Amino acid sequence: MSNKIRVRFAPSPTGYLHIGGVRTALFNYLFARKQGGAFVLRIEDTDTERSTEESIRAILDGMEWLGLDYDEEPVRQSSRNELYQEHIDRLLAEGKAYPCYCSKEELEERRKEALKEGRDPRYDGRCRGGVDPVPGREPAIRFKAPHTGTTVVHDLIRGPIEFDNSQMDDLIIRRSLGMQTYNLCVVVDDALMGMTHIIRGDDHLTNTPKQILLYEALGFKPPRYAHVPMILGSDKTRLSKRHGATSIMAYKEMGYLPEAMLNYLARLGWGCGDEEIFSLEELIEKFSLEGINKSPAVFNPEKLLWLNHHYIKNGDPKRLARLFHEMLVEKGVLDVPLGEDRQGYLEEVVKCQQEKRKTLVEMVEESTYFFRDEIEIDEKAGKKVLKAAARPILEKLKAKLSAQKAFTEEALETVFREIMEEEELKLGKIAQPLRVALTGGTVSPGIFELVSILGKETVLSRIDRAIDYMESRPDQS
RNA sequence: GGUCCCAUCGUCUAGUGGUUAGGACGCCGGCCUCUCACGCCGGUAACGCGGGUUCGAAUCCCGCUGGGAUCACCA
Repeated sequence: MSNKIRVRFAPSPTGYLHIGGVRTALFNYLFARKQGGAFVLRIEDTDTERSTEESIRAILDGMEWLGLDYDEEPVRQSSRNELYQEHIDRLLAEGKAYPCYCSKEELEERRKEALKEGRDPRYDGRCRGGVDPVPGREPAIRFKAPHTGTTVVHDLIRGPIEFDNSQMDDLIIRRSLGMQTYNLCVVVDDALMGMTHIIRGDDHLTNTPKQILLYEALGFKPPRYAHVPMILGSDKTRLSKRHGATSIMAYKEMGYLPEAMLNYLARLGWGCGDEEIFSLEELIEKFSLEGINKSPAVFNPEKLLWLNHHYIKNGDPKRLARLFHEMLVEKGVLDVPLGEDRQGYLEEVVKCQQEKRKTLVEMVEESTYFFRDEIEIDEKAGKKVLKAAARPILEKLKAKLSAQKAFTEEALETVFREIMEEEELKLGKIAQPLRVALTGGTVSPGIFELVSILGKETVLSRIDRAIDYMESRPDQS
């Protein structure tokens, strides 16, 4: 086998793809790409009760959305039964594993009792020395773990960590129902798939010595380990739904860009001097396991939002227009997708919004007036801005703009300057009423951009409607 | 409870014996301005505690405290 680096991301398909999982996937990916090694995906679905096809789909979708491409076909543990069994048979034959006839219920009972009496809730080893088969009962298979000596995990992030083997439990490697368990499968797979480095969450740290022991019993050389610290919520407990969205796809739905997600997650627990902004390419170039921090990191939605804004602000309008379009349909602002001929329009809207909107969803919500025939004038905005004094301004605007052929920003600016001079008004006095007439609210892109993008026909008809609105609703002041 | 891990601004971090402890997010002020933003300028704020080691500790050692993880026929 070659000595090339090989790493894997090994999620269990028992729910959506969690952002913590995404970060460990990212670290594995970056490490592999940086080292010119392979990054593979392995679905750990040995728990048939909890694994679902839907969850597998979610994992694949998430990886695709983020652009974390893996090498080779994903491996599914559920299809590698015989392989695991062979190794269990070998352990059995060599006396390194043994059948255990204790039932699940009995074990549970003993655990509770031990806990109650303040003893360690570990397996008492009653079948370890060999027992007669219990008729009508399928045994589970346990690993006969050594109980003396120590096992050292040489962690690439934390250094050597020593575990006393007397703490080691005889873990079950095959269920009585037949399916093998996690610790056995991970070891067999990682060994046979030639994994050189295991980069995973530090919630796995304490079962690493068990796995090393299993490697040794099986005659395999253990890989190198790097346990990355967990992501915590604002209250410093493990990040969960209580802290807000934790599904990666929920962020897609909220209008986040994959590059913002990747950048944020990479910086969470990893740093490179004073830099904050990293493209995927830069991350690959600069990533190192040594740069990963030892302490857990609190997930900070504000900073993620800032990064997302950064990427929207600086993103390619063409690409953004495509994502924006999808979101417009998603959010029901558009009943049917716009045709090819409207791509330019979409892009114009994106260009005038990208600097001020932090998510695609926000961009959609603040751009509805670009896509509706009828706009509704906001109560407060109308009352505040469309007062009697605004009437002549709108009339004047209507007259001037009707006569105006070119609706370029430059030409419009000239028209507005003229009005300003003739009426002796500051731009704000003209722009605000028009803004409300055109958008229904007091907030929008710059007035010249807005008028230019909306176009003559729409602008004139909205001015008319605003005038009607003022007539039907004479103000008191 | 046993075992293991961790500890710099509110948060993410830089810092590896000698720094006015740096940057970023957030927050607060100002400037810019047709609204909202962007941008720019400035400000706020940290080495958990106690012992050592050393001429000198955020940095090294020990203890404490605090937080986290894990102890399944889950992964």
